[in-house]
Amino acid sequence: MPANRRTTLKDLARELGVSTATISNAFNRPDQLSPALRERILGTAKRLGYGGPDAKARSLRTGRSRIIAVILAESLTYSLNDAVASEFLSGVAEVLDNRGHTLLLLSSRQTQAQIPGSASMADGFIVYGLIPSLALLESLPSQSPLVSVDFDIAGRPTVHVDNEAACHAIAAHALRTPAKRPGIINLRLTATPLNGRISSDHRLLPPERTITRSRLSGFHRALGEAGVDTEQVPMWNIEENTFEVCAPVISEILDLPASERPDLLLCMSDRIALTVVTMAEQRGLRIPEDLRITGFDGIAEGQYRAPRLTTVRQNSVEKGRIAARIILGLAPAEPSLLATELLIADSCP
Amino acid sequence: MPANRRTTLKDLARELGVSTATISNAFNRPDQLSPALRERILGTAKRLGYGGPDAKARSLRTGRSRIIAVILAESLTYSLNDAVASEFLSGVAEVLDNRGHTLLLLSSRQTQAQIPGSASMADGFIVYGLIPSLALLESLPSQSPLVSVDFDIAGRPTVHVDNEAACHAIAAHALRTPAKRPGIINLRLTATPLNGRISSDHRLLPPERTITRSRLSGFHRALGEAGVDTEQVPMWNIEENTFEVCAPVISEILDLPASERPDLLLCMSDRIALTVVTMAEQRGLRIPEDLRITGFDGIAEGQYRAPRLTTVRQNSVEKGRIAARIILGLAPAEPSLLATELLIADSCP
DNA sequence: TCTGCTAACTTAATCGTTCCAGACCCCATC
DNA sequence: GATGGGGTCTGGAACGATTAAGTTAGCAGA
Repeated sequence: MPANRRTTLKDLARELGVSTATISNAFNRPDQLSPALRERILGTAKRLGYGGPDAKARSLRTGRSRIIAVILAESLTYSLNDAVASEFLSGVAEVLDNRGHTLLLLSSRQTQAQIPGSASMADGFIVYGLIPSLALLESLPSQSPLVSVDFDIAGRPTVHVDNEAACHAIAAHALRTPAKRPGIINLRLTATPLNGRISSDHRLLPPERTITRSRLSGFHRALGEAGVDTEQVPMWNIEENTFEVCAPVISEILDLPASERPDLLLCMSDRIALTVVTMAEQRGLRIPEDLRITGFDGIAEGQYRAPRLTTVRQNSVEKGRIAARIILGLAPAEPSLLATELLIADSCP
Repeated sequence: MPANRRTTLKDLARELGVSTATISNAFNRPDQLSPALRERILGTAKRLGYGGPDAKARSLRTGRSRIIAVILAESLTYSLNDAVASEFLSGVAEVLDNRGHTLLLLSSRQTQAQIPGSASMADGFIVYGLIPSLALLESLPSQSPLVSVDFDIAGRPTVHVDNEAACHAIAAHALRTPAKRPGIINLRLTATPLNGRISSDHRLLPPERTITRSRLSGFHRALGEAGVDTEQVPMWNIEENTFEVCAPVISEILDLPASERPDLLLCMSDRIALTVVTMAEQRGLRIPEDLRITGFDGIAEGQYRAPRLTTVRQNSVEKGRIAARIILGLAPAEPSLLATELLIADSCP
């Protein structure tokens, strides 16, 4: 026996003169053996440097790995820096942690149509956000539990919020004070990537390909009800919810001649809205007098400093918790619709 | 054979009348069999819904799981929302991704002295930040590769920056303009948790228990060189690098009578420094005229809006990349010291 | 004394691969 | 025609556990 081989359950059994089954029971089912023997086993285990049953072997034998994979639509770099995704993940992690499971993080990179082999040992998959490639979904073990978040996969449970209703609500609130020139800043709405003004030439992604399409519907419905011709409402598109990508588009908007510059901007994320706030202040615009701004998500950062953001709060942490509970079988595997909350603050009172 | 059992390599072999070894080779070593047979195997595999060798079985047989675990000192909730930790993770993820490995996320919860069993199947461990419990480190498989980040574990490779030198540099820069009342806002420096002013009664954590101790040394050395009596420099402590925890302490500082209020604040993180900026502005203080502020980390958010932060930039993404490379054996398992860069901007020109 | 039951262990099959050590065949070379 | 060497493919022993089913001993109850 090679000296550097790690100690196994079998070594322990030989050393103690008991069967491997008993050792296994000592670690997994204390009621199956006498306390005295169990003590002896645990003691010898420590002495021999045996750290408990090998996780790889156990997972093969039992068929379960106690690992749950979260597949993020965006790159890890982006997702980890996005407040909403981070909150979601921490909700997932909280539940998993409490049940002795661990979190495997994957991002769906456009370039690859398969998850890495190692990920397929996960006991379940949480797919967060719309995955670029359907092939990737098909590469997942077909009988593993799977829950989608913020989009639908036929026949699978999903966790989401009513984006249309929430956006209708916030826009309706905003429009109680009439706006001369309302505008909308969208997130990933056009069929081809675009950062800037959306003209009538641009095709939009179909509703099943982007969550923001239903946000737009909500905005439009409220605008229509307020007697605004939605065709006349200017729209801009932003591809990635980061400061760097938002900033140039927002410059373009705020640097319009005053007669064309919107006095109300409905934004599809708090990140966008906050960037608008910052850049508007730099230009000496008064909020909300010169420009009213609404966001979406309800991230903490939006409430730190004045003007606090008027926005729709969605509970991303809870979303994560629910997704995790469904995957672990602690909650029924059925669609779950979370409530949203209108948060009315300084940026659009 | 039960109908719902998942297809295995053996089933495929039987179906095709070849040995399991050949099937295995078809998936793992294409050069070991004729292209024609390989095609036939892959075709039948698809037809039978066989998605390739089972990851659990493979990991048992080969002894490697292609999973790397990252153990975070703080809770996942905190870490995922902290820009520095997020950047670090994205660096790790980038390298792992490219080499077909996946990322298992763990946080060292104070309450538990063991990692969850499932995590022990990881091929290597990256320990980020000072772990509260040593027992946890001991529970890791002793022969697995391990690299520590931002702190030392005897006999293990580590990735870090020279905190003392970096803090000396930024403080020395700041003090080229004399400060009447310099102050220091520390991060997790006291032996017992404290949010507020540090008095001479408080014991500090020993240097081996906190990275910020060496940051403080750097500050003190520069202050000494500038002829300041470091004993007289007021210090505050903050336990967690979040807005919520920082804010009350910073209020306390900024609301001091003008004659006692610092005119230079050396902060141990950008998060702290940015909160100071925000709260100082709210109080009508001019930056840098009334108050100069330095940070540490160089997070992107610090450069978004005026006044941009004077800080030490450390490349957290690169830290992650290097840690990952060491763990994967792509870089030698030796301590790695990353350079930092002084970023001089508006908050302390 | 016999029966039956329980507590405490053991036996041995099994999980799905990987990979070493051959075996076989075909073809080129001497 | 014998020899040797690739190129292909096979057999079967691990890998390190879990667990259903079986064994034994001890003891209570009739």
